[in-house]
Amino acid sequence: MDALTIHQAAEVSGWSARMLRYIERVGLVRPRRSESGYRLYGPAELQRLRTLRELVGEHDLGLSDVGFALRMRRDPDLRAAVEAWLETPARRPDHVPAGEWLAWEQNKHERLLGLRPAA
Amino acid sequence: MDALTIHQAAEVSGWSARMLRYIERVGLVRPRRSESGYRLYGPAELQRLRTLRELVGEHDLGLSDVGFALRMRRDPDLRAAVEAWLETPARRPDHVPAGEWLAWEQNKHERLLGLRPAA
DNA sequence: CAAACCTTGACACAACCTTGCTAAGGTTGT
DNA sequence: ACAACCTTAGCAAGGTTGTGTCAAGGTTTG
Repeated sequence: MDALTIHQAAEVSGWSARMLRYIERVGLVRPRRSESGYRLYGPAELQRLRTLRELVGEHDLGLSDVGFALRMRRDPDLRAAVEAWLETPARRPDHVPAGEWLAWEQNKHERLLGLRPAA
Repeated sequence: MDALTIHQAAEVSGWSARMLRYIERVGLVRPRRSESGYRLYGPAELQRLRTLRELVGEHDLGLSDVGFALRMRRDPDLRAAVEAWLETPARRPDHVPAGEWLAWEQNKHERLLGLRPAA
């Protein structure tokens, strides 16, 4: 039996057994299971649990933060969208002349409200 | 006055005025201020507000998720730590022989509990 | 100056996150 | 077989997020 049970892993890793189950549900550390369904924590999982503890402790993160980072890692579409938003220099649409953007905005707004015909 | 007030920006962007203040507090979109402290939303801010709306809408994100991504962007130390954790292949420390890691773990645990001398 | 804005601060509340604990039931080792 | 584990499911409770609304007070404009 080359693995620790959940309570042993808890003592060794510094998380509570409850949290180990929670961490698994969030998808951050998923131990393999025995035939009968017991969680089995190997050295790989224990290492990840310890470093996870350091990570969230030292940077004051929530598990949901790490979970979100993981989600971005798995979903490149999402990652690209977030990165795109973050590094947008945020400039006005270049087909609208500099002095007219406000009128353009308001016009668009009134169109949306149905106050002004689209043509 | 080449900018919109908060309620105008709200109507145009699709967020409520309340949320625009919240979004500012979270650090995602910070409009400049007039002499007397009024928020002034220019085209850049409006663009970011609209794309932010699309981003969270289409990918089912929370503002706190985007806030966390922003935090990672600003703090490369944090970013490196998270990335490191995410892509760790999670293997045992290589100075411990393959068959002994369990004993090594348990021994370490007992040392931590003071049940066994460090030497 | 009065109406119609804006500001910050606060109370409220639903939904979720993080944790612990308990209960009912299966597994394992002596 | 019996104690000591494990499993899932659930309640509970304090913290955070997201959102509205309302109050007290400054600003802008007809």
